[in-house]
Amino acid sequence: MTSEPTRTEATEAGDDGPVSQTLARVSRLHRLSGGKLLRPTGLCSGQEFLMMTLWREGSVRQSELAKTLDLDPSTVTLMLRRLEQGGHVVRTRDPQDRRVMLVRASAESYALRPKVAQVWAQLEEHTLDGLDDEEREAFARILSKIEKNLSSTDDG
Amino acid sequence: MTSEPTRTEATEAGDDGPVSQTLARVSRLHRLSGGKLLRPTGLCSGQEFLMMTLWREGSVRQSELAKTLDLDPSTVTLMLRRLEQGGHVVRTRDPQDRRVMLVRASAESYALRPKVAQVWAQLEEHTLDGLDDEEREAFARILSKIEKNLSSTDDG
DNA sequence: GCGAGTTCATTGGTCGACCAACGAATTCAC
DNA sequence: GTGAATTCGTTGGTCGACCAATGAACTCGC
Repeated sequence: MTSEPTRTEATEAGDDGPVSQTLARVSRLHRLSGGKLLRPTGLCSGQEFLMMTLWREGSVRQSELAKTLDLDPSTVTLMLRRLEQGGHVVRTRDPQDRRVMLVRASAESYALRPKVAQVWAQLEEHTLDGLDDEEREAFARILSKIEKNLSSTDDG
Repeated sequence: MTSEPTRTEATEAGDDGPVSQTLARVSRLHRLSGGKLLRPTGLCSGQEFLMMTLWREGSVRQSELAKTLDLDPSTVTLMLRRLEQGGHVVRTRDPQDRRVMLVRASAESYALRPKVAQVWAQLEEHTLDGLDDEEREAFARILSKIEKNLSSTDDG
């Protein structure tokens, strides 16, 4: 009665259980780790993504931001509200199209940019510590494939 | 030792940017995908982890559950409240130690077990679709290493 | 036996993230 | 130009997840 849950029949490799499970654990740890490193900057986990986009892109529409980050519009709304209150971003209405909110990083926020970059480098190093070049390359490649797989879920 | 954060130039393979970033995206997609598959069962993303633990372990202390799932106690409290309201789990006070809450899967919940298992298999397949055995093995192995890396963050 | 510390769970607060529903602005059709 | 779709952002509701602090129960020391 012990069932046999994942039986893809080819599960011989180090069985930490299904990869999905490990992936979930790893991503949580990764996020947590990133959050801790990020805290000194005053940003929360996830916000750095948004800020990096703004730093790179300049002034962008909110809808564009949501698309770029692949986030729900409502998520972006809320994140931006916090970030605006924190003085990290500036939101203005597009005079051309009054529906649109144009978002850009505040001048002060640019002081965070190198810190965030450093945190990311640190996280990257911590994540990939002990992996040789070959493994890193393989991991990046496979992860990329998986991303494509999951992107094409498109619920329909 | 500063500077030159990610581009160690040895990162020639498909540069989707730092792996951390891809990992974050993938994990989000993965979670989303799992959530969608899970919805018909009435469970939310993350809850299936907990249920599977209960199904496997039987009756466990809440603290034990938190440790097993590597979650914050408060997170578990809230999850269990929802799950209890949904009739998926039963919580009882340990008469031996009245601090302790003993948690077990409800009888009805066992009907979900095979469905959840199926969802997991489905997710697994969708995630790893198009990867050959070697890649799957490599991915599992590397992921495992990364998990160890991130686990040892132990902030102090 | 009584107080100090520890363990356990809960509460309150914050944030990310989703979906569904809505109102406001714009575009498209006629 | 008026009305119907569409786009854009917001709001409300729900859930996962964290931290910090609190209260309840137990354990240990004396």
